[in-house]
Amino acid sequence: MESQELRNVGLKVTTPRLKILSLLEKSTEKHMTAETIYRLLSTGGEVIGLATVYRALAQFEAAGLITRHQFEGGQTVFELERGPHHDHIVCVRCGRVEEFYDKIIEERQRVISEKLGFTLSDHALTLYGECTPNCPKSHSA
Amino acid sequence: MESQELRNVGLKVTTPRLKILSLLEKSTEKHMTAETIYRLLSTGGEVIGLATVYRALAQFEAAGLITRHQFEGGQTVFELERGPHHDHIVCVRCGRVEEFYDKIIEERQRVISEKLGFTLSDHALTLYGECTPNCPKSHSA
DNA sequence: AATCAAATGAGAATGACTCTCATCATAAGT
DNA sequence: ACTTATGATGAGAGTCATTCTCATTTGATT
Repeated sequence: MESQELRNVGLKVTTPRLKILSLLEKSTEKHMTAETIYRLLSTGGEVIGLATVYRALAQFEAAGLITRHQFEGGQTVFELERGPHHDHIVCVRCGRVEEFYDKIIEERQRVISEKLGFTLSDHALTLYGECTPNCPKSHSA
Repeated sequence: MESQELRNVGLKVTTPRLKILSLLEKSTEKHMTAETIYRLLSTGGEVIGLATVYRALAQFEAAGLITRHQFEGGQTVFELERGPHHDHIVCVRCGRVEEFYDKIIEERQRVISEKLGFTLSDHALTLYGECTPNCPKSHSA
């Protein structure tokens, strides 16, 4: 039950929050914009405000339930925090997103921030490229 | 003379473009938002439109004269392309930006994208943290 | 069931950026 | 240098994502 997840992080259990959380859990698409979530729920017959979606996502992020990614080109997507940390590679043509994790890079980041006197709290690494030579040009998340 | 730089990249030499370019070259602050550039020039008595600043920056970026960085929190900054490539570490409290370059990370990125079948065209790596335990809370670029 | 703080939806407001368009300046040709 | 046409400019309107405001509703606690 998603209710427990909400209680665990100190958030009141409400209908909109449950709807959003369960959509994120069920959806095949791992990375969704606030708009997309709003649209999917609305199309599904739910009555929900866009502001509520943004509010809930911000809270989920603060609680560590989801992660926010700001890719170039202005698209901001949210992703359920399931497994361990990972970074992304985004196709600049079709928008496809793949994930990867590299121990060596993670390690280097720690070393670098330490050397510069920073207390590392977060990082954003995104690679951009073309996924295949004949990649389908458009894509909607 | 900055005029030559503009001609080299096929851009017409105009007053606003020269002003922006020379501000970027003279300023001690390496990373500036479009707003900041606009404000600095306006305060300096120049008559320039904000739209012109955005247009020029986009053209400079396309021409490879400057680089655009989208840091978290929505701030987009521009930086003159001087030396070789580097990444950034940003203080989440005061906004201070330091630069670094790590051969190993760069290398790993190539390997990873190759393994995933992508043709790497760009990447964005930004670390976030606190620069010192007693960091001055605010900062304006 | 009663209470009250917190959450919600709707729409207004904001902020960053882009577009439109009438005017103006630069580079090319004379 | 002078003219011209092409491209650039400034001002303000427009757009898009996100946040705020506020009257109303809901959920947790009693």
